Amino acid sequence: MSNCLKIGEVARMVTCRIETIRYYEQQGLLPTPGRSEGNYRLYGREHVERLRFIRHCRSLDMTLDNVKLLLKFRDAPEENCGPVDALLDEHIGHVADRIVQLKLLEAQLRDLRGQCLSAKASKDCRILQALSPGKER
Amino acid sequence: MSNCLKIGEVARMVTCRIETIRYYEQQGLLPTPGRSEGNYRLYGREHVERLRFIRHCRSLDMTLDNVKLLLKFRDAPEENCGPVDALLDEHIGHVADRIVQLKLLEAQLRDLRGQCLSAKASKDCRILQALSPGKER
DNA sequence: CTTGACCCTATAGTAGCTTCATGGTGTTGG
DNA sequence: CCAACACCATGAAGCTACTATAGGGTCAAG
Repeated sequence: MSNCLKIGEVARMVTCRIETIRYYEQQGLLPTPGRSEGNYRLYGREHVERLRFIRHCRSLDMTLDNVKLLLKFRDAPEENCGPVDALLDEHIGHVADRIVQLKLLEAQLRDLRGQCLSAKASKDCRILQALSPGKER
Repeated sequence: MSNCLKIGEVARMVTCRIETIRYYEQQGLLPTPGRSEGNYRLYGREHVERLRFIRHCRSLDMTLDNVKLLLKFRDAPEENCGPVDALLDEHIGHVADRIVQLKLLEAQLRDLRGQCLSAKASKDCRILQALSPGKER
């Protein structure tokens, strides 16, 4: 076996924090590694690959639950991958929705910002006024 | 005094949950209201206005810390409102950044999705393959 | 006098980690 | 030989902005 990597080395290889690795183990995304005499976790190549898979998914903003599901399919090569496609479609939908929302938000914020273009007394600040419904007029 | 509204009525007026109102009080965004004989919180018009202000800010995705700051300026009419403008500029920056990020993300996800257009065995799924760096080729 | 709608407090849970407190392991230098 | 230092271990708390839950009190109507 090539289970010889300490957690710090693995963390450096996949550029994530040691605590995050332990957290993934605790959450059941990473199998419990072997231990050294001194009770240090010892990882092998398959752990590193699995971690990279997880981090890649996370960099795509997937939830850990979704990553768990993807790992299940990764672990079952004969299973039909339809749900993987569906998961991705749904995730794309979420991201697209969020973009629309944020664009609307940005427009609102810029509009608000346009109301007070120079510093003045708060009582005259149009931004604060605009944020206070019922105090309009 | 017009301190006569119970928390449920206020919640209905500003369309937020009762628990949220208590939470804001606990977090120091809403002054502690008076109490009835039966120990019920009693709110007046100024509480409702403040709550609407808070909810408006939150609908613009501001953090509670930022809302706290804005409330400070709302409470100090003679203060110069420059920091308000700055806060808003920064917030707009965050939102704009996030939009850029999410657009990149969406493109990546669509690209990934394009790799597996029909359900098949997981071991042949290009999506799972693409998510597994080191297992390429 | 009981039912039901409403209110109270305190505590725990959510997501995905990060930080902290406290202590063991292992290697190197004086 | 031992101290210093880097590294590792565990368990618990902290972060945001709430939401939910447990276990109880208040109040008006029937």
